[in-house]
Amino acid sequence: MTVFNNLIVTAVAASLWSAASTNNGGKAEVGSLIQSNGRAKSNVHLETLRVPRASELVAERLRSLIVMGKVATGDSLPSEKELVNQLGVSRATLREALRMLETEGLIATRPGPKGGIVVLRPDAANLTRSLALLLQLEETPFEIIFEARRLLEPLCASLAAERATPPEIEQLRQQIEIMRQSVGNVSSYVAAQLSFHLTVINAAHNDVLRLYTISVGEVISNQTASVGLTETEQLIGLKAVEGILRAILGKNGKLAARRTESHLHGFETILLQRLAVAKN
Amino acid sequence: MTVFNNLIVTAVAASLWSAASTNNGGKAEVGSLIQSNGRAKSNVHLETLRVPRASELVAERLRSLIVMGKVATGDSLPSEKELVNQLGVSRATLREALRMLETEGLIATRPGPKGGIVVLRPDAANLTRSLALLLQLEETPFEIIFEARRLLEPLCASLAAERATPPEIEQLRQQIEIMRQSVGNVSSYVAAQLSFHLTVINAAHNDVLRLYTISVGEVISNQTASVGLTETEQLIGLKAVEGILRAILGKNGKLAARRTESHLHGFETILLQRLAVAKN
DNA sequence: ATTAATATAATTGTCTGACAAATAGACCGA
DNA sequence: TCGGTCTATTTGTCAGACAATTATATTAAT
Repeated sequence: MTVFNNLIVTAVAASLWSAASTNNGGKAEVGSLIQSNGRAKSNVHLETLRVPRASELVAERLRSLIVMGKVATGDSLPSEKELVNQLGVSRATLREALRMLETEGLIATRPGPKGGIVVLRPDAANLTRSLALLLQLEETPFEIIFEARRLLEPLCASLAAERATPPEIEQLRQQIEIMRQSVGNVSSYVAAQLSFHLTVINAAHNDVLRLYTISVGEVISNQTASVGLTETEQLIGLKAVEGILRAILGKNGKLAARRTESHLHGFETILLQRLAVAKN
Repeated sequence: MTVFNNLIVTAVAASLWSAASTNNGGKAEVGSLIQSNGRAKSNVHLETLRVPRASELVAERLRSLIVMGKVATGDSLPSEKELVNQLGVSRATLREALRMLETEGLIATRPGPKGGIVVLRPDAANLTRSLALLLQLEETPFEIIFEARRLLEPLCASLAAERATPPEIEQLRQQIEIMRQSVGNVSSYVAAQLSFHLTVINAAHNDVLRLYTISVGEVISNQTASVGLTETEQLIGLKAVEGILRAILGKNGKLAARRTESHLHGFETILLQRLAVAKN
């Protein structure tokens, strides 16, 4: 298996993509080789030197410890006092580094004995935060976010139809069973339906797609207060997920995708209805 | 247009999704309403109280300033000294908050006069970092990441076929023209091709999809050193993007998607070849 | 007059030491 | 056994100082 080689992700990784993200309209910037003073320009091109802060170096060191698995999830890092001794930096510098790692979702800190700096396993929540921040700044309309989910989750369903393992299929069955028994109990029903969706997403067996689909889903549910569902709507939803499961069982990816898309569309319709009502 | 309501993204936003992300296998945890001591359990459910740090509150305040547009991108925030005065916290606390915002891509700091704390417009780079971190920890194989791009970018192409504006189409034409003229000059050719891809992604007019597609692309190109292309390969690539543009012009989304998928697949094949060679 | 060196001032970066706050556990008493 | 109190550990916050960086003004040299 080909996995990552460069283990450390630096914040300043200058890539072709990020460099070109500021789209200049496609005009090639070749540039003259002669400077204004007439002297021939040297060929060597040195990028501007970024002098790293001590706190950044500390963050890198600790991050690599975590990423390389030198400390396991749930374990504690040495206390601030020890880290200060070992690293030879001041506590202020160390703490700035800790705040960086914390925002990356890699650690959490708690005061008191048995507290300290514990290593976390970052999950989609960080992606969700980044995404939400970007969408807020762009003032992205809700419809666009919905559309993205309507495009992504069917992809997952389609892959799941090809790849779902027997245990996963059994899980899907159970979740539908719980939904069926929960009709009338909104919170329980919604929770089970959510589990169903997550299982489908997992069954696609593509981490990137999983993280993306979950994060866009989280953005949506963070923005839409929990919405009530009538019993009729619950029964419709139940039928829908049953159809999705049947398509997955039949290994019919296209059908699973189509049904997932339509299921999501139905849910969005309900949601927009409620929002419209709430506005008046 | 329905846009975001809750303007501030807090790090502890407890959502249905994030709560359920730790999949428990679908078993509903209804729980008994009677505690072991026999007393009736109250209905009110209070979440554990998170005592926020001063530095977190400071970060929130400054973040909201930026997100609500009180300070424009490129502007400077007050100096640390002033902020310390205005906010009534110590410099250490303030600086921890600044490191958090910096990690979120919202600000950058530089020493010296005319330096200070400048507001940035965060871009996909943050998403890219989060994603790369997660994929490293999961030890996600390269093939999965490629697959994700092969699924996402065709989606963009498909939407672009429906939505590309005349200026965008003109841009695509120009970028292809540059590619044609650059055959033989690898770096120039690759840059133009990249611009083409980015324009297609933009032309999909879906921010979420754009951010996702760009970030997965960045993850890939960060991991694969720039790869040389023979002249033959460049000509094949040229044909491919011409085909994509024709499909977009014909507003044939399915065709545009299929051709994009095949184009990416071809590129991956070359890339894997080079990697295999480099290994020996 | 132009250029190069130097001083100056503003801002962030780092260090030190101290104290406050939170918290787990031990100890003690009713 | 149940509370309360004390104690020790760890993070959270503060205050003040100095170092490093850098734009600008000043001065000196050619």
